[in-house]
This record gives sequence, structure tokens and C-alpha cells, in this order.
Amino acid sequence: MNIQANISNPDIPERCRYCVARRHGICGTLDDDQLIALSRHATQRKVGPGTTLVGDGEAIAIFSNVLAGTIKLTKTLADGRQQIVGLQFAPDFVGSLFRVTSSCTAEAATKAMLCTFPKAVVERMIAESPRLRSRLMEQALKELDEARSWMLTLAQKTASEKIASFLLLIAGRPGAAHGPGTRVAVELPLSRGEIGDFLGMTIETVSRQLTRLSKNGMIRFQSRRRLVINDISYLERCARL
Amino acid sequence: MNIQANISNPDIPERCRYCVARRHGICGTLDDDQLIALSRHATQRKVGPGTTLVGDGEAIAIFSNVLAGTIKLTKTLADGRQQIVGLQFAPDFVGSLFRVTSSCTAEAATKAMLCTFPKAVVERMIAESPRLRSRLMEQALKELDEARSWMLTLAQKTASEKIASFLLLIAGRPGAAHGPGTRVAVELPLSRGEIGDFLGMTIETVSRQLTRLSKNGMIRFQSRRRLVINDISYLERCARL
DNA sequence: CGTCCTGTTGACAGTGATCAACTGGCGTGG
DNA sequence: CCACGCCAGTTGATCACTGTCAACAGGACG
Repeated sequence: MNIQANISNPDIPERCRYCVARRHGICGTLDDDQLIALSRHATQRKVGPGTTLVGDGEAIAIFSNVLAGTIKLTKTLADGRQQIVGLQFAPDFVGSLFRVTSSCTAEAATKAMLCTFPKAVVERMIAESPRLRSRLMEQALKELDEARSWMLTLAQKTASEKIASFLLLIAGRPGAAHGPGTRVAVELPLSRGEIGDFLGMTIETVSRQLTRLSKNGMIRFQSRRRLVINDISYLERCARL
Repeated sequence: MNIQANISNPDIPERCRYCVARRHGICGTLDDDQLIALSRHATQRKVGPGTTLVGDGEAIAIFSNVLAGTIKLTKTLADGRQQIVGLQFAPDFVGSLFRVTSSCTAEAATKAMLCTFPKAVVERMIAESPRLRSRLMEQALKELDEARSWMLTLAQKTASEKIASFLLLIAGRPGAAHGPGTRVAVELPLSRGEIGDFLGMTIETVSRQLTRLSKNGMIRFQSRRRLVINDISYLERCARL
């Protein structure tokens, strides 16, 4: 997007040079000076699965780019029933602006790499950069659309359709046209229980559906978390996409 | 919010003077000149239930303020299964910006009054008004949060909890603290079938849950669409809020 | 008065939840 | 090095909630 950024300025810190957030995320909307200013307050950190980024109802004091790994956003009922309401991958930006408090918990689902900024600095950048603002608006609308699509999945689809939809989501952008028989290797970023919380079904049903697909020969497990989808287009038909 | 607006300018058209969109909606972010400019391209129209505002996948050429009535946003699977993914009331603004195509259908659920603007004019206003932009961002984030909360309802709650959640949604903002025994009259903006499409259940289950509440004495029907909630706090307990 | 449409009620069936037992991988400690 | 325990996941048996199918009720309207 920003050609000049690539041949750029020696003042740009090492870690920003080849960063996904700069190439495909929100940092790509900043000019060199802004990027340098922002990076002065940025800290990169590696977190393990289960690390909480933003607790439910807490004021959000910190914002992060996801550089690697998967972040899950969850909502929980008083009696413990839980729902994963969104997944974020690199180079998404975590922490919704303008909301005083977050109404979800954001938690690392896998080990993840984050680039974190204090709230005040992000807000100053937003005030200064129209491109950043429109990028954030874009991401908010994308997330809104994803959430609504998932509502359709949660409320209307059967267990096997839900599993197919989930595998396709993880396998990647549904935009790419797959001929019949296309094989894709996939690493699941969620445990069986988390998949259940994402799809609104129990761990047992998740397990049964996965073994069914495995016995069908439509997928092959290499380990608990790694599998190969033997025919993407079959799954697309299953998912009613 | 804008005191000056009330004692204002004789050039402001009659229909804008006491308009909800000006008092509580996006038009409140505009100054007098901007409002006058926008109103020159605005047309108010009354539509009946079932009128389609934006078809699924169509390019959005028109944006509207909802001045009265209820608009439903729906997504549909190829085989006809349908999900209502959002409801909009006055003074919400319909038609998400920056998305080339809509991925939902927007349709009037009741008879409704709209104030409609051509796309180009709205975009010019957005370019000119920072307050309008941040108002739209706010609405997008509010809708995102509502969608995610509803995901929790769809995926985790039982039929009776869903019905209770729905009645509370319609009865109004859950912010207001209700003592036990508070009575509220409610007009349902959706048919039984639409309630089913919103809650992810069948028309029969909706009907059974409503008659159950009615026989319990927790609600009393005055007609098919009108009812009185006898104890809001009871419903809140049912909904697990 | 008959027709249509929406909603209600009943009988029954099926999907997925629940409860429970079991398996396999992995790390710890003897 | 092996025994052990632990945890995640799998598999099986049973149950119940909600979906399905069908008949019926009650307004609205010509």
C-alpha cells in the first residue's frame, strides 16, 4: 500500500520494518513520523495461552496489534455458560475505541505475539490521522459483519454444518476459489471445549462431528490440533455457504 | 445536546425542527448550515411492513434515518433458513458506510417513517463533519456489541430464557432500574414467525413460551401484538441478565 | 358466509445435551 | 526407565428439549 514505506527512513525501528501490522494492519495508515512516534511507546510481548488482555467490564487502558497467534473474545453468563463472540488473528487490532468499558473478555487462545500501546497514545494518533480513523471504522464494520454472519451459523445451522463452517473459517478466507479436491493443512487454534463455546455446542458433540468427518475421509488428523482437509469444496457444501 | 439548535435559524426546514434524528440521532452532530444542506436532498417517506430498503448483496445507494417503526436486518441461507441479525429503531441510521455491498437485507418490520438521503450527499457530509464520523463509529460499535451479546443469547440460552431476553429488549433499555413488580406495556414489532427468526427457534416454540408466561400470569396479552409485562424483574431473572 | 392468514395446541420424533466410562499422550517422580 | 497421575479428548447410553407435522381457532375481509 505505501511504497515509500519500504525503501524508507533509517529512523524506523527494526521491529517495525517487516511487521505485519505495518504491511496489512493499522500501522500501514501512518506516515513515517507518526509510526516512529507511536513505536516509541510500543512494547512487544509474547504471551501464553490463557493470558487475559482485557477483563470483562474493565476500563480499557491498553490496545494491541496481534502480530501472531489467536485472540478470543468471550462473553459469559452468571452461571458459567460461555460464548466466544469473536476471534482475532494477525494483523487485527484489539481493543475497541470510544467504549468506556469493554463488555467482553479478550484472552489469548494460543501463544501469541502482541504489540501494545497505551490508550492515550493511540487516542492521540486517532485524533491526528484520518486514514487511521477510517481504517478502524473499516475493521469495526468487518467485525460487525462477521458477528452477524456467525449469528446465522449459531442460530440456524446443524451441528455438522457448524463444524464445517468452523473449519472453513480457520482454513482461511473463503474468497479464494477452491476447485473440488483442494487439500489444505490446518492448525486448530482452539481446544475442543473452546470450539464448543464458539459454536454453541458441547465438547462431546464437537468431538463426534470431527471423528465423523475423519471416518468419512473428508479430513485427516495428524495430531489433536493439526489436520488436513481433503476437499475444501465438500466442506463448503456441508456448511451451506 | 445542541441548545442553539432549538432557538434557531428560520431556514431550518419545518420537518427537521422537532425531528428525533436531530435530537437523538446523527443529524444532531451537524451545524445549522450542514443540516440545511442535507435536508435539501432528504425525502421523508412512510413505508409499510415488508418494504425492502436494502437487498442482500446490492450496492447501497441510499441511507436513511429511522424516524418511527422498526427495521429488521436479516441474513438468509440458500435453503431459506433465515436469521434476523439486528433490529433498528428511531433514531438509528440504516446503511453501513464504506462497505461496497450490503451483506444483509434491511426490511421494514412494521409500518415505518424514514428520512432518506442519496449516498453521495451522506458521503460528503461524512467527509466534512468529524462529529458525524465519530457518531457513526459510536453506532457501529454499539451495534457490534449488541450483535455479540445476542450471539450469547442465541447459542447458550434455552427457549424460555430467549423469550425473556427478547421481551426485555423490546420493553426498553435495560439500564433503567426496575423494582420488583414494575409493570410495562409493550407492543411487539415482530410477528411470531419473525420472533422465531430472531431467536433461532420455531414459531410453535415461540407461541408455547408466550402462552406459558401468560398462564403464569407474568404477562397479559391485550391483543396478538400488545401485552403487559407484570413484573420486569422476574423476566430479568429468567433471562439471566 | 366462506376464505385466508396468523397464531395456538397436540402428538410424536430427532438432534444434541447429559452422564459416565474409557483411552492415549505427556510430564513427574521414584 | 518405568509407573503413575493428570488432562484432553473419545465413545457409549440415555434423556429431554425443541423441531416437525398436523389439526384447529379466531380475526379480517371480500
